[in-house]
Amino acid sequence: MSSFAGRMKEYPTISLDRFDRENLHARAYFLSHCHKDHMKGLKGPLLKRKLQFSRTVRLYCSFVTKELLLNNRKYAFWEEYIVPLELESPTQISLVDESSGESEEIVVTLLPAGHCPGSVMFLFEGSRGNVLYTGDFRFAVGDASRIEHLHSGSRVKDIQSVYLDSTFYDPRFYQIPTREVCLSGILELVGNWISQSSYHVVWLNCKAAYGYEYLFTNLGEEFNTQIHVNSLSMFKRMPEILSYVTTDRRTQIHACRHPKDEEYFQGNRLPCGCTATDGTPLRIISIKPSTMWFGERTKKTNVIIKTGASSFRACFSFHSSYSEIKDFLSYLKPVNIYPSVIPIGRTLTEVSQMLKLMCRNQSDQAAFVYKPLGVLKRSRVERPTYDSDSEEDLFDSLDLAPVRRKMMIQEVIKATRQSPQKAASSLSEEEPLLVAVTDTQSVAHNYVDCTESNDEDEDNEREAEPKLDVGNEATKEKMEESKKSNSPKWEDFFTTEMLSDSQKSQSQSCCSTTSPSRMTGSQTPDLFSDEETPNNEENFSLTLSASQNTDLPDTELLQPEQERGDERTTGLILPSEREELSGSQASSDFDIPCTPESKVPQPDELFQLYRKLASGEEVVIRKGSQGSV
DNA sequence: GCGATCAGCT
DNA sequence: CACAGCTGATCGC
Repeated sequence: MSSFAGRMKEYPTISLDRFDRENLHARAYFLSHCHKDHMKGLKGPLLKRKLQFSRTVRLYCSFVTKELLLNNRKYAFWEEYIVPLELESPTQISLVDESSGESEEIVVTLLPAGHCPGSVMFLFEGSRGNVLYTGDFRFAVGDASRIEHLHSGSRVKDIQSVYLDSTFYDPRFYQIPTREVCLSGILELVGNWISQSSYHVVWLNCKAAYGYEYLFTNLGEEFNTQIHVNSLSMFKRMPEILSYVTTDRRTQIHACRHPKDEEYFQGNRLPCGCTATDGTPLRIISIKPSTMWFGERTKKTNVIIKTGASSFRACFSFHSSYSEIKDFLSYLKPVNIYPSVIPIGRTLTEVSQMLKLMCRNQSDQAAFVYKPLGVLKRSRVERPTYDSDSEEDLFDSLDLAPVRRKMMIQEVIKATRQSPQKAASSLSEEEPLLVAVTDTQSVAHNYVDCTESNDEDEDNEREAEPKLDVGNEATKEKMEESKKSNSPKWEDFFTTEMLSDSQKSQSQSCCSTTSPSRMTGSQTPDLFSDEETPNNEENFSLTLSASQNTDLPDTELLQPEQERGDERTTGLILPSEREELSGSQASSDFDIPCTPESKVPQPDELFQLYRKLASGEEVVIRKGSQGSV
């Protein structure tokens, strides 16, 4: 849970994710995502009154966060004070002191955070330096290198401070299986169950919070069905989610909730009370998404655990693991890192001390480390700028000349100052929305509503409109509506890492035309490639790359390579142990250089090399050997 | 009656 | 396997 007080040292006139106490006096508000622990004070009457007397104070967030926030009537009064911002579009904001008229300019960029729909990080660039507020986030290893706005040309931007989601910044949480691995396990479990008969149903025991939607979309896609949920209203303008959820109970996958749902399940009932028409009892299993973590040297990473006769836990995390956070920080090398969460059993002092090891001044002092097997392959072009000769090339590598960059920002500012609604509508016109109707009829006939419907709580966070419990027809209608209305862009919902491969390709094709693939309902998505089982060469590459740092950090081109903080504290990890790491932490982002006369290193050679490095011996570079600089 | 806070629960 | 949020009790205004 976030314990961030709401303000950053560098820019104390803005408040983020906290809206009470001193934050009442902020000149601008920022909401990273729509979870309650980041919304403290947001519905307060004091804040409401302040807004009524202010001409300049606004709340900035993503389009999706705005949509989710306004879906809850307690926050409806924000409507006229919210300014939704596009992802990855630098926007200049004037921070005005309304009593003195004094003003400060700041440029903010929203970066997708992979935590829940609409979740973003905020990158602030202004007179006090570049500051990154991460909100809550789940990044895989290597993700930071793929975010263009964290770069300036081929270099990583100079980040003064990171305000960090440190939920799992603790070696206990060394690794958490990746989204893909977790999803794969869940798909297998669900598939094995619901394929047995149409009476076999699954209840996804999800908590009352946003963040499971990508699970629903992937399950819906894989099994060509929709997931039963309590309400659709929050997704009414998000067709990419809407098409995979339904209020029609006649489906084999449920994520519905009820105050006594656990009790219901013990009595072999779904939270919605759905049963089979012919009286045949349903065969229900429950799957509870929970965070599972594994130690540094744990090989086994079972993502599904059976907890009862028909109960399972499935690995699922909204937050980055320790090693993912370390990868993120060692890439950015900020001057300061401030935790916004203290992991259970830790103190602020402990966490701050651990984070100091990841700060720039610490890593500058790190010892020399050899790089015998080449460098990380980055999706960003990572070569010195003097390699680029054409301007087009410069643009491709995002090495924007300052003037052009400024022009881009100006354009965005202009666009943003126009009505946000207009911005949204132009979006949905330019990019035809992806809409498809999945077929649940094949399983539908077996089910009938045998119980009265659940009473919906007046103040239920996720309801805001009359019930629409009429199944596919209603869904189709809503989807048609959403095509016409100003829907947020699909990119706002998920980062691409959260989408299945087929969704990725659709998202590309939908830029020019509506993809027909899901219309047919016949496509079998190729969800998982072999990426999770790297071959031996990749293992070697991973093994050694793990002890080197990222390539070419700014201003450090001629500095010695750095040693990773974890190895400084835990001792050097030998290749044989590294190989024990799960593929979940591996990546296909490694490249073995094509050096003439080179050969693939053998494990025993590597072992010897590491022993030498560990004992501080000099490593002699010989022709054909693996030692190199 | 409303809001803040905490314990307990999942 | 520890996140996010609900319910209910208590207290103060």
